[in-house]
Amino acid sequence: MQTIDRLFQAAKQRYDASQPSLAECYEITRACLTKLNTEATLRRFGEFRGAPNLEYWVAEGNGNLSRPYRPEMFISDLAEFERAVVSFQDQMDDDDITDPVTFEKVVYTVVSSFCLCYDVWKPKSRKTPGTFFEVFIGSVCQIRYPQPRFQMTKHIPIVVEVPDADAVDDGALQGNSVSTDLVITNTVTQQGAVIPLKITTRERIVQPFAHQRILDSAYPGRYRSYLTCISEVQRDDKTTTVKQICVPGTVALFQKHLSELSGLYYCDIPQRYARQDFTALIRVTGIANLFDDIDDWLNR
DNA sequence: TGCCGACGGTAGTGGCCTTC
DNA sequence: GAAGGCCACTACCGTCGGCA
Repeated sequence: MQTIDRLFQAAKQRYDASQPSLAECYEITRACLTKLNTEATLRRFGEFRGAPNLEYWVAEGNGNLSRPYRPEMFISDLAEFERAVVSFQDQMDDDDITDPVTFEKVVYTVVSSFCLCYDVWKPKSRKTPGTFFEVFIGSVCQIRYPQPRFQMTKHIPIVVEVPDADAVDDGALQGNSVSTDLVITNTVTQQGAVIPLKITTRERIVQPFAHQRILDSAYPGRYRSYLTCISEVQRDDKTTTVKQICVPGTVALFQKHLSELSGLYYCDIPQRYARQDFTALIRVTGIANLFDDIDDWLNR
């Protein structure tokens, strides 16, 4: 894991310095796949009982079991991964996602292979996989939304009028900020796309809605949120099945009464969120559609 | 000025409880 | 039994203050 850790730190450093680190992310994935293929067992775990049933696999090694993953979306073969990356890059370069299946497979594989390695060999490191997801998608966005027309940040300053201006030294304004994962701002129109990036939302689903509510209040009509996740699954070791942890009722309430998100974007879309009664309230689609939707909003 | 530890906020996950 | 929600736990990360 030392090599993977070192590569990850280098990728994060580049990303924090506003430099895309896609090549570094691919390199990390190659290292992860090699380690998983040689030092772990990739095997069937169980099914999610839905309509249809979905098969999930896990990585087993070092006395640990990884989170469940969808084998048909995960490219474990290195040569196949290299071919998929070429297709992914071509679609990125052309600004045209013509093969969404391969596009989403690459995203799923890059993020999941890193997650599986951490689950097996560094299970106590909870936050790192989420940070890697952010670095990868952030790097994609840095290429797709280049400066100076677009600006990428992680915070949106909220400037509030202070009722008693005399109580403040400069006598004017006091600031705070909304801390998000990724914000892309069109520097001409000042419109912004907020992209909360989560491997899974669980009970933190309220966060993007709360952020959008604050932004609607502070800057009406200026920001839209695009919640982007990998999946919503949890192992059930007792029954060796996989559960999709969904909260459709809560999301519906938030969407109706708290604030409106522009969409939920998944690699592995939870079946409950794909149902017509739910998608009538909020757009739920694959990650491949994320960029076109943001393009429409940012007038790219 | 730079190092280092404390601290708080945030993120991810398993397990358990309640409700239907 | 499934869905939905809460809790506990661990770790990362940025900030701040103390200290040399």
